[in-house]
Amino acid sequence: MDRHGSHRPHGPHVLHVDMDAFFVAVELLDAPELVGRPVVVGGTGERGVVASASYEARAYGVRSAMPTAVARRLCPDAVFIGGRFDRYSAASTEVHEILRSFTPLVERIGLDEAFLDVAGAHRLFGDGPTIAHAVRDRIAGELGLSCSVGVAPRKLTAKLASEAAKPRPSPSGPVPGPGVYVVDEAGELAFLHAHPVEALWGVGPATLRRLERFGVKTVGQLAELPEQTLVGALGRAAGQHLHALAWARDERPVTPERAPKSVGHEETFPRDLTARDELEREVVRLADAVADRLREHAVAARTLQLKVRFGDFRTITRSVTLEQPVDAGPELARTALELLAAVDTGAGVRLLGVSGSGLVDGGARQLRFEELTGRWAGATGAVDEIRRRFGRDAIGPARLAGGEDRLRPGPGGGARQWGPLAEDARPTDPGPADGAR
DNA sequence: TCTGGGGTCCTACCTCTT
DNA sequence: TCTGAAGAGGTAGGACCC
Repeated sequence: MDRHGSHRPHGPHVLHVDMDAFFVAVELLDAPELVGRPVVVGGTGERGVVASASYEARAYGVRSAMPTAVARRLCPDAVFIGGRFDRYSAASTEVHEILRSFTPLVERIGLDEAFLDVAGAHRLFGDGPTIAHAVRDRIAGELGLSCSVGVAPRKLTAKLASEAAKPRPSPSGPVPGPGVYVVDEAGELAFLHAHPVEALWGVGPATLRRLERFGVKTVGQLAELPEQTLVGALGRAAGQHLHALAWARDERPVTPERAPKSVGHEETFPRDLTARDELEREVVRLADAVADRLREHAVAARTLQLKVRFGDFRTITRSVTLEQPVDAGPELARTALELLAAVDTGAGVRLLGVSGSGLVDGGARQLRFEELTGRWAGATGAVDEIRRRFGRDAIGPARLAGGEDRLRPGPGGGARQWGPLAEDARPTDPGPADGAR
């Protein structure tokens, strides 16, 4: 029996598998001549940001989420690649299959990370550290990709441990990390308390600023603060949550499958849009893409949200909850256009987003009058079938036909890249925009 | 430096109902 | 009939994650 009053297998049994510079690593599989060079994957337009950087590029200070323009300044010799979501997604699935061969308890976090609970796999594959090494070996041997694995008694520390296992950038080239880093129950608090407080899940720039007012810089210092002080500073949920994490109280289980709670698409434009018809066309396109994805998941949305980011980065959202959940493009578009109509867009719009939440099972959705009378009856099904056979861009709302955006790679389309295309790189004819490759 | 796109979760405020 | 409290649900915004 451990200090939480529950029976756990002997030794740490939660693994955090984190792929090393994943998107770049996948690109290097297809372009081995770039190995050893600074490579950056991300939006290549003027408003793009970095999604992944090779360790050679990181040595110049390039980091993910950094504006591409800054990355170019820091490392002008780097190779910039627009990114291929579908390719990374396929590679991620291959990684996932290997992980699932060790245990069904695999929780995916994005494309390049996963938690594994191997408590039940000890008899077949050995203890946590043994499985961690086996996972690394198989991913490297079968896929040619490298990952770092943290092994610890719970998710919180397993994630920090995988960070400690990672390679480090240096001016003379990447310095290999241990690859596998193990934290056992006895050493867990000391390991945790030595970390900077922003290493905790849930501490971003805003929370960090508040904590610094209390002179808190490390998790150990955070743990010394009374819980009530934290609740006063951060609110009840965040305060209690962080206090628990600082004492390694993290009982979140590894959860293999979670149903999506919202589905959305948003897009930053290469230049701010002011023309009303342009904005309306973009909203229709985004709504159509969201509808597509809702039907893919066999769900319908009760609440629709429109997001508008203006040229000065001020961001507003407008939402409406409908009596009946929707999953058809025309209905989503109509509702989103109504929300847009109430927004003053005179200042210029940098980004538009459409999302649906309050998701209900699509089969449980009540048929609307229009569907019963045949207006959309069969239409969405036919659209889905055409797109399944000929691709997403094979058919779209009539409103989009004839415009400059006709048949441009849409959200969720195979050629999606990070961030807006450069203004002069916007495709005017069918075919994928393949970034900087 | 100037900020993508996919999400989740939380908080504050408002309205409506009991 | 009026009023306040409490709870539920909707709306908007913010913080955070990969």
